Amino acid sequence: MGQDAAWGAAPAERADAARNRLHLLATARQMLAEQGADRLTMDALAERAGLGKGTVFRRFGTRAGIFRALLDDDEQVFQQQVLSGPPPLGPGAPPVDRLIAYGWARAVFLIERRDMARAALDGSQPVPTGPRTPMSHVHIRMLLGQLDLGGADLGMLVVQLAGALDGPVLLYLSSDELASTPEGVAARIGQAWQDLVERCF
Amino acid sequence: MGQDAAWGAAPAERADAARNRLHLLATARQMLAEQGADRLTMDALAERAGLGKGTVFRRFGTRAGIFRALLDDDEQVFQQQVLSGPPPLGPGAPPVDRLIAYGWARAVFLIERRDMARAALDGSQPVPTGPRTPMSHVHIRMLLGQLDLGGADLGMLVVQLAGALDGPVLLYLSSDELASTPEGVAARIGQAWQDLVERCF
DNA sequence: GCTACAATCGGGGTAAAGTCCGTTTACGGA
DNA sequence: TCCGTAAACGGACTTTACCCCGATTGTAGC
Repeated sequence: MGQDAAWGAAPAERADAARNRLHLLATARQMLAEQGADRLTMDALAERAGLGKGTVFRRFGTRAGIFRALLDDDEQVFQQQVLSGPPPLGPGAPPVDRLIAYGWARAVFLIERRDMARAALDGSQPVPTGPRTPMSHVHIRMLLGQLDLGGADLGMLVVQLAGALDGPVLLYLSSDELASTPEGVAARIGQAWQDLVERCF
Repeated sequence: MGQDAAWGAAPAERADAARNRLHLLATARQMLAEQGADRLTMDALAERAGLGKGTVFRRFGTRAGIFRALLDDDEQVFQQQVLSGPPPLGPGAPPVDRLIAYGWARAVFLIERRDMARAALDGSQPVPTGPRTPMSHVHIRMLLGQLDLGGADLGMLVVQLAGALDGPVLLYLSSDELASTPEGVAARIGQAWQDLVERCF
């Protein structure tokens, strides 16, 4: 077997493509920090990275795709802490405690990256919507799997709980609310999540 | 007091403006049904409605704004059924039963309008984000208010539960999943919601 | 009915997203 | 090391959302 994970896996990214992808992500992150999400245009990104616009679009498909890639990147680091950090977030604590800790951590994570996360939304679906299950879902499902839920629809429950965690930041809370007291909002989300979970499980 | 609801209310919409707004909404709804959300462009809408492009933008501010207006419109009808229909959805049943019934109804409502609802999303915030609280939140809050929740953060709990209901359709489920078995998905969301609520309250 | 004002209308203009295709380049095999 | 191929590159091109401002029109007050 080669490095490909499974049959039908991606046919191995070419070296220059990988280099450019990394370079574009780094440039995008820099521009995001300097100027904010709404000022980040594809043309500007391409120019600042010293690459063609076509390259940017082939890599990320969509403007939202760039922010999604950035977010995925951060989520991977986050997931490391979740999987290998100390309890109760990491392994070793009872599932319910881990679920609660996960909610607190995710709230902080998302609020810190609220601009990125919102810019990653994309009402259209044609190509950009990846069939990849978010890591967040995988983790919640894993924890719920260790609980006794009767005959509940685990798959849908996972998605609903993820919605309870992400919905406030992604959909409902205004940017003003999020910006004026980020830590306060994160704490409220975490606490409300804890109340909800303790009440349910 | 005049027709204005409160101090600082909108200075009364001019008659022609109102007529055009209604006409644009009707035209948009028609185009949405005929060609789908992604083929609905502002130019086409303006032309088909026999109005100028500028008019369309002044009315709705944004492309997403049109879909938001359409959705608001439908939600108002829906809310009527919720407020004055027969129990358990309407008044007369215990709060928990009404909450469960509301989840089922909302799932059906949202799935039937999934394209509209997704197109109404808009990652940007500057102008389009209205400070108006969605009717959905108002209603959930009303029902939760009748329950004993200890010292829980009612406001955030409402938003989280709304996220649990809307998140699947708006954020996570792929368009393919939604399109292939809409009724099935609605039923799963409704059932999972019921399980969650029964477990919590 | 008439007038002054303010809001609406209209459509041309700008900028940014996304597409296309001819050119260039990495990389596996001989 | 060289070659053939498939993938990546680049930037001109098209489409579309959104802005602007002079022309037009509804409405309150007389």
